[in-house]
Amino acid sequence: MAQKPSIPKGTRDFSPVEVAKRDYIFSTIKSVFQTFGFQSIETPSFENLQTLMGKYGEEGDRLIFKILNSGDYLGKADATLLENKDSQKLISTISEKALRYDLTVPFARYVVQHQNEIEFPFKRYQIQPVWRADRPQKGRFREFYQCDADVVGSDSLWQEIDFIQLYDTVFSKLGLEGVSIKMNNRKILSGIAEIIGASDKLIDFTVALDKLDKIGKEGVTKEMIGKGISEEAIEKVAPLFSFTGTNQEKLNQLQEMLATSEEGTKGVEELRFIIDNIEAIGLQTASLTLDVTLARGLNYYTGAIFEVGAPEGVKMGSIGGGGRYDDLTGIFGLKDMSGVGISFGLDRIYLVLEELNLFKEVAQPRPDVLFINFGNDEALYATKAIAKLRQGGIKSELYPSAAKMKKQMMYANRRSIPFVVLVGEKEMEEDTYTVKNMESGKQMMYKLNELLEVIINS
RNA sequence: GUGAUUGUAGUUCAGUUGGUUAGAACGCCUGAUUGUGGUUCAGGAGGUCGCCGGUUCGAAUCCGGUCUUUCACCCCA
Repeated sequence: MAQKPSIPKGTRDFSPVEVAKRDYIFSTIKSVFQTFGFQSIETPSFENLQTLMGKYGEEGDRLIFKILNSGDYLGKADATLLENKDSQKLISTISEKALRYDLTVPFARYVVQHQNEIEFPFKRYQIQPVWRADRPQKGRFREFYQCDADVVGSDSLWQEIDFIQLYDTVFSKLGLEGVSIKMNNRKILSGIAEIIGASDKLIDFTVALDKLDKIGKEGVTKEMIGKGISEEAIEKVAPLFSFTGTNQEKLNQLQEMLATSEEGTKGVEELRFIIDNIEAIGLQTASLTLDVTLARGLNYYTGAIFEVGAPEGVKMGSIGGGGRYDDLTGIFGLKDMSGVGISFGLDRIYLVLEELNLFKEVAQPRPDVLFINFGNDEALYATKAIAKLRQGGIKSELYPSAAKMKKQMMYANRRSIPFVVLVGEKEMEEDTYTVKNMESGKQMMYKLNELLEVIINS
Protein backbone atom coordinates (compact mmCIF):
# COMPACT_ATOMS: atom_id res chain seq x y z
CA MET A 1 0.00 0.00 0.00
CA ALA A 2 1.09 3.52 -0.69
CA GLN A 3 2.02 5.82 2.12
CA LYS A 4 -1.00 6.49 4.29
CA PRO A 5 -2.63 9.85 3.60
CA SER A 6 -3.22 12.29 6.39
CA ILE A 7 -4.70 15.71 7.04
CA PRO A 8 -2.90 18.82 8.31
CA LYS A 9 -2.36 19.39 11.98
CA GLY A 10 -5.37 20.87 13.74
CA THR A 11 -7.91 19.89 11.05
CA ARG A 12 -10.50 17.14 11.22
CA ASP A 13 -12.68 14.91 9.06
CA PHE A 14 -16.30 14.62 10.11
CA SER A 15 -18.19 11.33 9.87
CA PRO A 16 -21.88 11.22 8.91
CA VAL A 17 -22.88 10.96 12.57
CA GLU A 18 -20.69 13.90 13.52
CA VAL A 19 -22.05 15.98 10.67
CA ALA A 20 -25.60 15.21 11.81
CA LYS A 21 -24.76 16.42 15.30
CA ARG A 22 -23.04 19.55 14.01
CA ASP A 23 -26.02 20.28 11.77
CA TYR A 24 -28.24 20.08 14.79
CA ILE A 25 -26.21 22.76 16.56
CA PHE A 26 -25.98 24.88 13.40
CA SER A 27 -29.70 24.77 12.74
CA THR A 28 -30.54 25.53 16.37
CA ILE A 29 -28.33 28.60 16.38
CA LYS A 30 -29.52 29.63 12.93
CA SER A 31 -33.18 29.44 13.83
CA VAL A 32 -32.61 31.54 16.96
CA PHE A 33 -30.63 34.11 14.99
CA GLN A 34 -33.53 34.39 12.57
CA THR A 35 -36.05 34.60 15.38
CA PHE A 36 -34.12 37.57 16.72
CA GLY A 37 -34.29 39.27 13.34
CA PHE A 38 -30.83 38.64 11.95
CA GLN A 39 -30.14 37.95 8.30
CA SER A 40 -27.34 35.84 6.93
CA ILE A 41 -24.36 36.94 4.86
CA GLU A 42 -21.26 35.15 3.68
CA THR A 43 -17.81 36.48 2.87
CA PRO A 44 -14.86 34.88 1.04
CA SER A 45 -12.71 32.38 2.90
CA PHE A 46 -9.71 34.53 2.09
CA GLU A 47 -9.29 38.29 2.17
CA ASN A 48 -6.62 40.69 1.09
CA LEU A 49 -3.79 40.36 3.57
CA GLN A 50 -3.96 44.09 4.27
CA THR A 51 -7.57 43.75 5.37
CA LEU A 52 -6.60 41.39 8.14
CA MET A 53 -3.13 42.43 9.23
CA GLY A 54 -2.88 44.65 12.26
CA LYS A 55 -6.45 44.01 13.38
CA TYR A 56 -5.74 41.36 15.98
CA GLY A 57 -2.55 42.60 17.55
CA GLU A 58 0.93 41.28 17.06
CA GLU A 59 0.00 37.80 18.23
CA GLY A 60 -2.94 37.73 15.85
CA ASP A 61 -0.82 38.71 12.86
CA ARG A 62 1.43 35.76 13.55
CA LEU A 63 -1.54 33.37 13.62
CA ILE A 64 -2.98 34.46 10.28
CA PHE A 65 -2.53 31.87 7.53
CA LYS A 66 -0.92 33.68 4.63
CA ILE A 67 -1.41 32.52 1.07
CA LEU A 68 1.61 32.49 -1.18
CA ASN A 69 1.34 34.61 -4.30
CA SER A 70 0.85 32.73 -7.54
CA GLY A 71 3.60 32.30 -10.06
CA ASP A 72 7.21 33.10 -9.44
CA TYR A 73 6.68 34.66 -6.03
CA LEU A 74 10.32 34.53 -5.04
CA GLY A 75 11.45 36.10 -8.30
CA LYS A 76 9.21 39.07 -7.57
CA ALA A 77 10.21 39.28 -3.90
CA ASP A 78 12.40 42.04 -2.53
CA ALA A 79 15.97 40.86 -3.09
CA THR A 80 17.39 42.49 0.03
CA LEU A 81 14.75 41.09 2.34
CA LEU A 82 15.18 37.70 0.72
CA GLU A 83 18.92 37.88 1.21
CA ASN A 84 18.55 38.80 4.87
CA LYS A 85 15.94 36.08 5.41
CA ASP A 86 13.72 38.68 7.08
CA SER A 87 10.51 36.63 7.18
CA GLN A 88 8.39 39.32 8.82
CA LYS A 89 9.01 41.96 6.20
CA LEU A 90 9.21 39.48 3.35
CA ILE A 91 5.63 38.36 3.92
CA SER A 92 4.09 41.46 2.37
CA THR A 93 6.15 40.96 -0.78
CA ILE A 94 5.37 37.27 -1.34
CA SER A 95 1.80 37.15 0.01
CA GLU A 96 -1.13 39.43 -0.60
CA LYS A 97 -3.97 37.14 0.47
CA ALA A 98 -4.77 35.38 3.74
CA LEU A 99 -7.39 33.01 5.15
CA ARG A 100 -9.89 34.82 7.33
CA TYR A 101 -9.03 34.77 11.02
CA ASP A 102 -12.48 35.61 12.35
CA LEU A 103 -15.82 36.82 11.02
CA THR A 104 -15.90 40.24 12.66
CA VAL A 105 -13.22 42.00 10.64
CA PRO A 106 -14.51 40.67 7.30
CA PHE A 107 -17.94 41.85 8.41
CA ALA A 108 -16.61 45.34 9.13
CA ARG A 109 -15.06 45.32 5.68
CA TYR A 110 -18.38 44.21 4.21
CA VAL A 111 -20.28 46.99 5.95
CA VAL A 112 -17.91 49.67 4.73
CA GLN A 113 -17.90 48.32 1.20
CA HIS A 114 -21.68 47.98 0.99
CA GLN A 115 -22.65 50.93 3.19
CA ASN A 116 -24.88 52.45 0.54
CA GLU A 117 -26.97 49.30 0.05
CA ILE A 118 -27.35 48.47 3.71
CA GLU A 119 -30.35 49.42 5.81
CA PHE A 120 -29.09 50.45 9.27
CA PRO A 121 -29.16 49.25 11.96
CA PHE A 122 -27.88 46.21 10.12
CA LYS A 123 -28.34 42.88 11.89
CA ARG A 124 -26.41 40.08 10.29
CA TYR A 125 -25.40 36.59 11.23
CA GLN A 126 -22.66 34.56 9.63
CA ILE A 127 -21.72 30.92 10.06
CA GLN A 128 -18.47 30.03 8.32
CA PRO A 129 -15.12 28.44 9.08
CA VAL A 130 -12.12 30.51 10.16
CA TRP A 131 -8.45 29.55 10.29
CA ARG A 132 -5.70 30.20 12.79
CA ALA A 133 -2.10 29.00 12.59
CA ASP A 134 -2.23 28.08 16.24
CA ARG A 135 -0.89 25.03 18.01
CA PRO A 136 -3.82 22.73 18.56
CA GLN A 137 -4.86 21.68 22.05
CA LYS A 138 -8.08 20.82 23.81
CA GLY A 139 -11.02 22.47 22.03
CA ARG A 140 -8.62 24.38 19.86
CA PHE A 141 -8.19 23.76 16.16
CA ARG A 142 -6.57 25.40 13.18
CA GLU A 143 -9.82 25.24 11.24
CA PHE A 144 -13.06 25.81 13.11
CA TYR A 145 -16.48 27.37 12.69
CA GLN A 146 -17.65 30.59 14.18
CA CYS A 147 -21.31 31.54 14.40
CA ASP A 148 -21.49 35.31 14.70
CA ALA A 149 -24.34 37.75 15.11
CA ASP A 150 -23.66 41.47 15.02
CA VAL A 151 -25.60 44.71 14.86
CA VAL A 152 -24.03 47.83 13.43
CA GLY A 153 -25.46 51.29 13.34
CA SER A 154 -27.02 51.43 16.77
CA ASP A 155 -25.42 52.41 20.06
CA SER A 156 -28.47 51.44 22.05
CA LEU A 157 -27.74 49.27 25.05
CA TRP A 158 -30.91 47.34 24.27
CA GLN A 159 -28.78 45.52 21.72
CA GLU A 160 -26.59 44.16 24.48
CA ILE A 161 -29.70 43.08 26.35
CA ASP A 162 -30.96 41.37 23.20
CA PHE A 163 -27.70 39.47 22.78
CA ILE A 164 -27.76 38.20 26.36
CA GLN A 165 -31.23 36.85 25.72
CA LEU A 166 -30.03 35.36 22.46
CA TYR A 167 -27.26 33.47 24.23
CA ASP A 168 -29.73 32.27 26.83
CA THR A 169 -32.19 31.12 24.18
CA VAL A 170 -29.63 29.18 22.15
CA PHE A 171 -28.12 27.33 25.09
CA SER A 172 -31.53 26.59 26.56
CA LYS A 173 -32.67 25.14 23.23
CA LEU A 174 -29.56 22.98 23.08
CA GLY A 175 -30.37 21.69 26.55
CA LEU A 176 -27.11 23.08 27.83
CA GLU A 177 -28.18 24.45 31.17
CA GLY A 178 -26.14 26.48 33.59
CA VAL A 179 -23.87 28.35 31.19
CA SER A 180 -22.49 31.53 32.66
CA ILE A 181 -22.57 34.68 30.59
CA LYS A 182 -19.81 36.84 31.97
CA MET A 183 -19.90 40.52 31.23
CA ASN A 184 -17.56 43.43 31.71
CA ASN A 185 -17.04 46.81 30.14
CA ARG A 186 -13.96 48.20 28.52
CA LYS A 187 -14.70 51.59 30.06
CA ILE A 188 -14.48 50.10 33.54
CA LEU A 189 -11.09 48.62 32.75
CA SER A 190 -9.96 51.97 31.39
CA GLY A 191 -11.32 53.67 34.51
CA ILE A 192 -9.43 51.35 36.81
CA ALA A 193 -6.23 51.88 34.87
CA GLU A 194 -6.83 55.62 35.04
CA ILE A 195 -7.36 55.58 38.82
CA ILE A 196 -4.09 53.80 39.39
CA GLY A 197 -2.27 55.98 36.91
CA ALA A 198 -1.54 53.20 34.47
CA SER A 199 -3.65 54.27 31.51
CA ASP A 200 -0.72 53.73 29.21
CA LYS A 201 -0.46 50.14 30.38
CA LEU A 202 -4.13 49.30 29.96
CA ILE A 203 -3.58 46.19 27.84
CA ASP A 204 -0.84 44.77 30.05
CA PHE A 205 -2.89 45.52 33.11
CA THR A 206 -6.07 43.88 31.87
CA VAL A 207 -4.37 40.86 30.34
CA ALA A 208 -2.80 40.18 33.73
CA LEU A 209 -6.09 40.78 35.55
CA ASP A 210 -7.81 38.36 33.19
CA LYS A 211 -5.67 35.54 34.53
CA LEU A 212 -6.86 35.94 38.12
CA ASP A 213 -8.85 32.71 38.27
CA LYS A 214 -5.97 30.86 36.67
CA ILE A 215 -2.83 32.08 38.44
CA GLY A 216 -4.32 33.72 41.55
CA LYS A 217 -3.77 37.04 43.22
CA GLU A 218 -0.04 36.59 43.67
CA GLY A 219 0.51 35.50 40.10
CA VAL A 220 -1.39 38.51 38.80
CA THR A 221 0.51 40.89 41.09
CA LYS A 222 3.77 39.42 39.95
CA GLU A 223 2.87 39.75 36.27
CA MET A 224 1.74 43.36 36.73
CA ILE A 225 4.96 44.28 38.49
CA GLY A 226 6.83 42.56 35.69
CA LYS A 227 5.02 44.81 33.23
CA GLY A 228 6.13 47.91 35.11
CA ILE A 229 3.03 48.68 37.14
CA SER A 230 3.91 49.98 40.60
CA GLU A 231 3.06 48.04 43.75
CA GLU A 232 1.38 51.12 45.11
CA ALA A 233 -0.96 51.19 42.13
CA ILE A 234 -1.71 47.49 42.44
CA GLU A 235 -2.55 48.03 46.11
CA LYS A 236 -5.27 50.49 45.05
CA VAL A 237 -7.12 47.87 43.05
CA ALA A 238 -6.55 45.02 45.50
CA PRO A 239 -10.30 44.81 46.21
CA LEU A 240 -10.76 43.62 42.63
CA PHE A 241 -8.78 40.49 43.42
CA SER A 242 -11.40 39.29 45.86
CA PHE A 243 -14.47 40.75 44.26
CA THR A 244 -17.57 38.96 45.46
CA GLY A 245 -21.27 39.44 46.01
CA THR A 246 -24.25 39.89 43.73
CA ASN A 247 -24.06 41.85 40.52
CA GLN A 248 -25.74 44.77 42.26
CA GLU A 249 -23.22 44.72 45.11
CA LYS A 250 -20.36 44.62 42.66
CA LEU A 251 -21.84 47.54 40.75
CA ASN A 252 -22.05 49.59 43.93
CA GLN A 253 -18.46 48.85 44.85
CA LEU A 254 -17.28 49.72 41.36
CA GLN A 255 -19.25 52.93 41.37
CA GLU A 256 -17.49 54.00 44.52
CA MET A 257 -14.06 52.93 43.36
CA LEU A 258 -14.44 54.70 40.02
CA ALA A 259 -16.23 57.82 41.25
CA THR A 260 -13.40 60.10 40.15
CA SER A 261 -13.12 58.55 36.69
CA GLU A 262 -15.56 59.89 34.16
CA GLU A 263 -15.03 56.97 31.80
CA GLY A 264 -15.20 54.40 34.57
CA THR A 265 -18.46 55.87 35.84
CA LYS A 266 -19.90 55.71 32.34
CA GLY A 267 -18.95 52.02 32.20
CA VAL A 268 -20.68 51.33 35.50
CA GLU A 269 -23.81 53.09 34.27
CA GLU A 270 -23.88 51.03 31.10
CA LEU A 271 -23.44 47.79 32.98
CA ARG A 272 -26.10 48.77 35.48
CA PHE A 273 -28.59 49.50 32.71
CA ILE A 274 -28.01 46.12 31.13
CA ILE A 275 -28.01 44.16 34.38
CA ASP A 276 -31.11 45.91 35.76
CA ASN A 277 -33.07 45.19 32.62
CA ILE A 278 -31.94 41.58 32.35
CA GLU A 279 -32.97 41.09 35.96
CA ALA A 280 -36.37 42.53 35.13
CA ILE A 281 -36.76 40.31 32.07
CA GLY A 282 -35.30 37.11 33.53
CA LEU A 283 -33.30 34.39 31.80
CA GLN A 284 -34.31 30.79 31.09
CA THR A 285 -31.28 28.72 32.06
CA ALA A 286 -28.19 30.91 31.77
CA SER A 287 -26.81 33.23 34.41
CA LEU A 288 -25.40 36.70 33.90
CA THR A 289 -22.37 37.60 36.00
CA LEU A 290 -20.43 40.79 36.25
CA ASP A 291 -16.77 39.84 36.02
CA VAL A 292 -14.31 42.72 36.23
CA THR A 293 -11.40 40.45 35.36
CA LEU A 294 -12.87 39.69 31.94
CA ALA A 295 -10.67 41.27 29.30
CA ARG A 296 -11.03 39.98 25.76
CA GLY A 297 -10.73 41.49 22.33
CA LEU A 298 -9.27 44.69 23.67
CA ASN A 299 -7.92 45.51 20.27
CA TYR A 300 -11.34 46.71 19.24
CA TYR A 301 -13.91 46.40 22.01
CA THR A 302 -14.87 49.75 23.51
CA GLY A 303 -17.93 48.97 25.64
CA ALA A 304 -19.49 45.72 26.77
CA ILE A 305 -17.36 42.59 26.74
CA PHE A 306 -19.00 39.15 26.82
CA GLU A 307 -17.69 35.72 27.39
CA VAL A 308 -19.67 32.52 27.81
CA GLY A 309 -18.36 29.78 30.03
CA ALA A 310 -19.44 26.15 29.87
CA PRO A 311 -21.50 24.85 32.81
CA GLU A 312 -19.56 24.17 35.94
CA GLY A 313 -17.64 20.92 35.94
CA VAL A 314 -16.86 20.94 32.21
CA LYS A 315 -13.24 21.67 31.53
CA MET A 316 -13.42 23.83 28.46
CA GLY A 317 -12.36 27.33 27.53
CA SER A 318 -15.01 29.84 26.57
CA ILE A 319 -17.74 28.62 24.23
CA GLY A 320 -18.66 32.09 23.06
CA GLY A 321 -17.65 35.69 23.28
CA GLY A 322 -18.39 39.15 22.02
CA GLY A 323 -18.65 42.81 22.79
CA ARG A 324 -19.22 46.32 21.55
CA TYR A 325 -16.85 48.08 19.22
CA ASP A 326 -17.49 51.75 18.56
CA ASP A 327 -15.06 52.12 15.74
CA LEU A 328 -14.51 48.83 14.00
CA THR A 329 -15.48 50.18 10.62
CA GLY A 330 -13.33 53.24 11.29
CA ILE A 331 -10.24 51.30 10.32
CA PHE A 332 -11.81 50.90 6.89
CA GLY A 333 -12.83 54.54 6.67
CA LEU A 334 -16.41 54.59 7.95
CA LYS A 335 -16.63 56.64 11.15
CA ASP A 336 -19.25 56.74 13.88
CA MET A 337 -20.66 53.32 13.26
CA SER A 338 -21.12 51.57 16.56
CA GLY A 339 -21.45 47.83 16.49
CA VAL A 340 -21.98 45.04 18.95
CA GLY A 341 -21.84 41.33 18.40
CA ILE A 342 -21.43 37.88 19.80
CA SER A 343 -19.94 34.64 18.60
CA PHE A 344 -20.60 30.97 19.27
CA GLY A 345 -17.72 28.50 19.22
CA LEU A 346 -19.44 25.62 17.46
CA ASP A 347 -16.62 23.12 17.84
CA ARG A 348 -16.38 23.69 21.55
CA ILE A 349 -20.13 23.59 22.05
CA TYR A 350 -20.03 20.23 20.25
CA LEU A 351 -17.41 18.92 22.66
CA VAL A 352 -19.38 20.13 25.67
CA LEU A 353 -22.67 18.61 24.45
CA GLU A 354 -20.81 15.36 23.78
CA GLU A 355 -19.26 15.35 27.23
CA LEU A 356 -22.63 15.96 28.89
CA ASN A 357 -24.36 13.44 26.64
CA LEU A 358 -26.90 15.94 25.35
CA PHE A 359 -27.09 14.69 21.76
CA LYS A 360 -29.76 12.01 22.29
CA GLU A 361 -32.45 13.62 20.16
CA VAL A 362 -30.35 13.99 17.04
CA ALA A 363 -31.74 11.84 14.23
CA GLN A 364 -29.35 9.27 12.88
CA PRO A 365 -28.35 9.79 9.26
CA ARG A 366 -29.78 6.54 7.92
CA PRO A 367 -32.68 5.38 5.76
CA ASP A 368 -35.83 3.92 7.29
CA VAL A 369 -36.18 1.10 4.79
CA LEU A 370 -33.90 -1.07 2.70
CA PHE A 371 -35.32 -3.09 -0.19
CA ILE A 372 -33.51 -6.34 -0.78
CA ASN A 373 -32.42 -6.81 -4.38
CA PHE A 374 -33.19 -10.20 -5.90
CA GLY A 375 -32.57 -9.29 -9.53
CA ASN A 376 -33.63 -6.75 -12.12
CA ASP A 377 -37.31 -7.76 -12.34
CA GLU A 378 -37.71 -7.59 -8.59
CA ALA A 379 -35.64 -4.39 -8.42
CA LEU A 380 -38.00 -2.66 -10.84
CA TYR A 381 -40.99 -3.69 -8.76
CA ALA A 382 -39.20 -2.51 -5.61
CA THR A 383 -38.14 0.77 -7.15
CA LYS A 384 -41.74 1.64 -7.92
CA ALA A 385 -42.62 1.09 -4.28
CA ILE A 386 -39.58 3.08 -3.17
CA ALA A 387 -40.71 6.05 -5.25
CA LYS A 388 -44.06 5.95 -3.45
CA LEU A 389 -42.40 5.72 -0.04
CA ARG A 390 -40.08 8.60 -0.82
CA GLN A 391 -43.05 10.72 -1.89
CA GLY A 392 -44.43 9.96 1.54
CA GLY A 393 -41.25 11.28 3.11
CA ILE A 394 -39.86 7.89 4.04
CA LYS A 395 -36.15 7.53 3.55
CA SER A 396 -35.78 4.37 1.51
CA GLU A 397 -33.31 2.72 -0.77
CA LEU A 398 -32.72 -0.38 -2.85
CA TYR A 399 -29.62 -2.47 -2.36
CA PRO A 400 -27.84 -1.77 -5.64
CA SER A 401 -26.96 -5.33 -6.64
CA ALA A 402 -28.45 -8.78 -6.25
CA ALA A 403 -25.79 -9.76 -3.76
CA LYS A 404 -26.17 -12.62 -1.37
CA MET A 405 -29.01 -12.22 1.05
CA LYS A 406 -26.67 -12.36 3.96
CA LYS A 407 -24.62 -9.53 2.63
CA GLN A 408 -27.66 -7.35 2.05
CA MET A 409 -29.06 -8.06 5.49
CA MET A 410 -25.70 -7.33 7.03
CA TYR A 411 -25.62 -3.96 5.29
CA ALA A 412 -29.02 -3.09 6.76
CA ASN A 413 -27.91 -4.27 10.14
CA ARG A 414 -24.72 -2.24 10.16
CA ARG A 415 -26.40 0.91 9.03
CA SER A 416 -29.06 0.40 11.70
CA ILE A 417 -31.83 0.48 9.11
CA PRO A 418 -34.96 -0.42 11.05
CA PHE A 419 -36.94 -2.09 8.24
CA VAL A 420 -36.04 -4.41 5.39
CA VAL A 421 -38.50 -5.17 2.61
CA LEU A 422 -38.21 -8.42 0.69
CA VAL A 423 -39.84 -8.70 -2.71
CA GLY A 424 -39.36 -11.94 -4.62
CA GLU A 425 -41.39 -13.89 -7.14
CA LYS A 426 -44.04 -14.77 -4.60
CA GLU A 427 -44.62 -11.17 -3.50
CA MET A 428 -44.66 -9.92 -7.07
CA GLU A 429 -47.37 -12.42 -7.96
CA GLU A 430 -49.49 -11.48 -4.97
CA ASP A 431 -48.70 -7.77 -5.22
CA THR A 432 -47.44 -7.67 -1.65
CA TYR A 433 -44.34 -6.77 0.31
CA THR A 434 -42.68 -8.72 3.07
CA VAL A 435 -41.54 -6.35 5.77
CA LYS A 436 -39.00 -7.42 8.33
CA ASN A 437 -38.54 -5.45 11.50
CA MET A 438 -34.81 -5.65 12.09
CA GLU A 439 -35.06 -5.06 15.78
CA SER A 440 -37.66 -7.67 16.66
CA GLY A 441 -36.83 -9.96 13.76
CA LYS A 442 -40.53 -10.39 12.97
CA GLN A 443 -41.82 -10.16 9.44
CA MET A 444 -45.22 -9.74 7.81
CA MET A 445 -46.75 -9.31 4.36
CA TYR A 446 -48.41 -6.03 3.44
CA LYS A 447 -49.99 -4.23 0.53
CA LEU A 448 -48.29 -1.04 -0.58
CA ASN A 449 -50.55 1.40 1.29
CA GLU A 450 -50.29 -0.71 4.44
CA LEU A 451 -46.53 -0.75 4.08
CA LEU A 452 -46.45 3.04 4.14
CA GLU A 453 -48.58 3.15 7.24
CA VAL A 454 -46.63 0.52 9.13
CA ILE A 455 -43.39 2.42 8.63
CA ILE A 456 -44.80 5.84 9.39
CA ASN A 457 -46.37 4.55 12.61
CA SER A 458 -43.23 2.80 13.75
C1' G B 1 6.75 30.97 19.12
C1' U B 2 8.32 28.08 24.25
C1' G B 3 8.16 23.43 27.19
C1' A B 4 6.57 18.44 27.63
C1' U B 5 4.15 14.09 25.43
C1' U B 6 2.57 10.32 21.71
C1' G B 7 3.29 7.11 17.23
C1' U B 8 3.55 -1.03 16.29
C1' A B 9 -2.45 -4.66 11.68
C1' G B 10 -8.63 -1.23 9.97
C1' U B 11 -9.15 -0.07 15.69
C1' U B 12 -7.42 -0.52 20.89
C1' C B 13 -2.99 -2.19 22.65
C1' A B 14 1.25 -6.14 24.09
C1' G B 15 6.31 -6.73 22.58
C1' U B 16 11.75 -8.92 28.14
C1' U B 17 18.99 -6.33 29.14
C1' G B 18 19.05 -4.69 21.48
C1' G B 19 18.88 -11.21 19.23
C1' U B 20 15.58 -16.15 14.55
C1' U B 21 9.60 -15.69 11.15
C1' A B 22 6.73 -8.71 15.45
C1' G B 23 1.77 -10.88 18.75
C1' A B 24 -3.43 -10.46 21.09
C1' A B 25 -8.35 -8.79 21.21
C1' C B 26 -11.98 -6.63 18.42
C1' G B 27 -12.98 -5.58 13.33
C1' C B 28 -12.60 -7.35 8.10
C1' C B 29 -13.03 -11.47 4.22
C1' U B 30 -14.66 -16.72 3.06
C1' G B 31 -17.44 -20.94 4.44
C1' A B 32 -20.93 -23.94 7.67
C1' U B 33 -26.28 -21.31 5.81
C1' U B 34 -28.38 -20.82 -2.88
C1' G B 35 -34.97 -16.17 0.55
C1' U B 36 -33.03 -13.90 6.11
C1' G B 37 -28.82 -9.87 9.85
C1' G B 38 -27.25 -9.81 15.30
C1' U B 39 -25.27 -15.50 18.25
C1' U B 40 -21.97 -19.72 17.39
C1' C B 41 -18.13 -22.59 14.87
C1' A B 42 -14.09 -23.34 11.13
C1' G B 43 -10.65 -21.10 7.95
C1' G B 44 -8.18 -16.69 5.78
C1' A B 45 -6.20 -11.88 4.56
C1' G B 46 -3.87 -7.81 6.70
C1' G B 47 2.37 -4.54 9.41
C1' U B 48 8.39 -0.21 5.31
C1' C B 49 7.02 -0.99 13.83
C1' G B 50 5.28 7.46 11.54
C1' C B 51 9.41 9.13 8.22
C1' C B 52 14.84 10.12 7.42
C1' G B 53 19.58 9.39 9.17
C1' G B 54 23.16 7.47 12.95
C1' U B 55 25.31 3.69 16.60
C1' U B 56 25.76 -1.81 16.27
C1' C B 57 27.57 -8.20 13.78
C1' G B 58 22.31 -7.26 14.61
C1' A B 59 17.35 -1.87 16.00
C1' A B 60 10.15 -1.87 16.96
C1' U B 61 13.80 -1.42 21.16
C1' C B 62 19.52 3.08 21.80
C1' C B 63 20.85 8.32 19.68
C1' G B 64 19.72 12.74 16.41
C1' G B 65 16.41 15.19 13.14
C1' U B 66 11.57 15.62 11.13
C1' C B 67 6.28 14.95 10.89
C1' U B 68 2.10 13.64 13.85
C1' U B 69 -1.02 13.11 18.67
C1' U B 70 -2.17 15.02 23.32
C1' C B 71 -1.28 18.73 27.10
C1' A B 72 0.52 23.28 29.33
C1' C B 73 2.45 28.45 28.35
C1' C B 74 1.55 32.64 25.01
C1' C B 75 -2.87 33.88 22.92
C1' C B 76 -7.70 32.56 21.95
C1' A B 77 -13.65 30.14 19.92
